[in-house]
Amino acid sequence: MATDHRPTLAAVARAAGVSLKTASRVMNDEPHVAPRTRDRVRSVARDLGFRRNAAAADLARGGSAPLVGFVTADIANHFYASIADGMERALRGSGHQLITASSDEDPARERRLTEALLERRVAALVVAPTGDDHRYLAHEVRHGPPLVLVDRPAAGIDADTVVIDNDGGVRQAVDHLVAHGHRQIGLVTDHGHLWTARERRLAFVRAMAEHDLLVPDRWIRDGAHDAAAAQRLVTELLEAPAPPTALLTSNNRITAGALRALHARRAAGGDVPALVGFDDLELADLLGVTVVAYDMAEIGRQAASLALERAADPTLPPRLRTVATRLVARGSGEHRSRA
Amino acid sequence: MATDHRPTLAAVARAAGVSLKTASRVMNDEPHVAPRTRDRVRSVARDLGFRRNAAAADLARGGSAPLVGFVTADIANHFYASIADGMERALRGSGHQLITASSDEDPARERRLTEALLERRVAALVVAPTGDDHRYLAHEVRHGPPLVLVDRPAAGIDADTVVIDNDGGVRQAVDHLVAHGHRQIGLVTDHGHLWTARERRLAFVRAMAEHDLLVPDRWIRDGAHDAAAAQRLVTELLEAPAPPTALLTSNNRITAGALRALHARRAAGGDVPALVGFDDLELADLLGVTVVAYDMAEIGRQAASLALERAADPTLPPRLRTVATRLVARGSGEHRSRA
DNA sequence: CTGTTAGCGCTTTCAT
DNA sequence: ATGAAAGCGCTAACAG
Repeated sequence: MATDHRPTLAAVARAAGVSLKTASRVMNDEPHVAPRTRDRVRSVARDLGFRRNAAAADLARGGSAPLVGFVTADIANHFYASIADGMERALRGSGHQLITASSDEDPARERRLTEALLERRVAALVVAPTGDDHRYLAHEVRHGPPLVLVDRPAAGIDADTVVIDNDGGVRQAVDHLVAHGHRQIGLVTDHGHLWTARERRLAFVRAMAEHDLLVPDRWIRDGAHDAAAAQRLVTELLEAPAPPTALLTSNNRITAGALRALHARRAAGGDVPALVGFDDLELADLLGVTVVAYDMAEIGRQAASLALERAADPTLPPRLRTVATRLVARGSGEHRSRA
Repeated sequence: MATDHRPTLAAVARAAGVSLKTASRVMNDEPHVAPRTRDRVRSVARDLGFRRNAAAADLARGGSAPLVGFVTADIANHFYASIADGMERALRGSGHQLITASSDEDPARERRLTEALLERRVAALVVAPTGDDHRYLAHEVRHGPPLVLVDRPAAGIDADTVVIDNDGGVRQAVDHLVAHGHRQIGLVTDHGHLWTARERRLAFVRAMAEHDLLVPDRWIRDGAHDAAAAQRLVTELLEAPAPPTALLTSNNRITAGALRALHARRAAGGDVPALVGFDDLELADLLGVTVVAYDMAEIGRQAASLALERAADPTLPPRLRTVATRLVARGSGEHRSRA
């Protein structure tokens, strides 16, 4: 709000002694204006502190705003921040600006924010879904701006989606550990109601089965929603009888917690299992943590390209893009089994 | 764009057999509408997939959009992401949504983005300045929406600002190292044309002087703009004759590079100086890195409160808010001097 | 080269 | 309880 006395284009036109349209031409660098007129209008605009109203311009033009909305679960998480970064850069060429909102993993908030962005008439919408029911977007998928889901698909609608190759990544981790002699591998993962956690868990069991390994339930711990919980669960798991010789942690927060648990254990003279984490971590090279890594920014770039392509051709069928993972061996995953 | 056939309020009104104004009343939950009329309009709106056009509504209302713009240097950097996070949360209560754009440390881009946000009629604007001349905002400071600068002040204008207590933080680091017996302390910092780097460098020399310590130029290395450069500079510094016994690294990227350099040196059997880093790092606890920490999100919260306060009272004089630092000892800064 | 006349989609008065 | 008319700030057709 402030001292809201912004001059309008009409005021500029009046002060410059030209018509509204002429002033409009000048401000939009359109042709057919005499250089002298142009200069006069420009200088008047500057003196008055004129700034065009982009919203009004978009309205008159009848189109959407050159904005792409991004509803994330948590912008402070490196994962989402990198996606935003990749998306932002990919969007620059098309003149779109990114507008980010954080759902805080609250489905109700996610819906509110998504709808607010839609009402803002964004040119495209990217959502990292938290909720479990996105049917309220069904209409938009058919008649709205391009909608792209990242990190996991949305339930109840069939839209463009970008996911990580969870299955492949987990298999790389398991294969790696097995190749280093491990047959007793545990998994620490997030709540089972989260799609990604569920996917990785299923992939884990599947990958183990391919090696003819059966995983007892007590080696699979879920509910590790933050680093502290993960630390606790890992500690418990390792102190229980017959612990696994290796661990797979299913995301960056969990890996961080697990590292703290192992650190404490090592300091106490206990022995420590091999560890592979899903998601790369900052400074993981110094910590010697073996991880399943992938290009986070690539998720954002893919989302941007899906959105731009659909903007150009709304009739495209829904597409699924998968971002590849790769195993980065740094030490923690290469301990041989004690067995 | 897409299949852009969004129904308007007028279409809803027509379909429901009411006037535009009545439909408007319903969509805005205004009183004086018969329950049955209300239900009918609502159901028609739903069937048609109606979404109000927020931009048009703001226009008609004559106010600004409930958006707060944030121009950051790099959203993928944990520092800025945390600021954005703190700001977003602080803004929730007031119904504002954050809209972020990344300048990529390019002053021209920063200016373009800032102006685009202004044209979008944001309710407030927060900028992490990169450029060296912000006089183009002079008019806005007087007549525009609240403008807040974070991380460093802007040159040429006098506006609300949030900074870290650089001087205090550097002094804490120096005092800490001196208390642990160090008298030969080096500084690795970013380019001198960056305000923050300059501030911390000056603070460093000042703090050392207070201990009657003079720092030879060769112990102050600047130009460490990324982790790789920092690693190189630290390696050089330590390999040169008569290296310092302790190091202060002036931001998180530099600390990361320095840690890699020390890691390599230790692996090669060399001895390693004490280290204190400015800015906290993720997993720094596991790496045993002593740092000067502060609440990054607090910068965002302060920025939000400055903006909100000024929105309420534009006549406020420009204010400067300083975020406190604290030293977190974790090992790397507590090596005794070899001397 | 310049201006006039309509709107964009919505919210206001102010009537009824 | 409901509606008609005017207008937010701008652009798009058309004239001249």
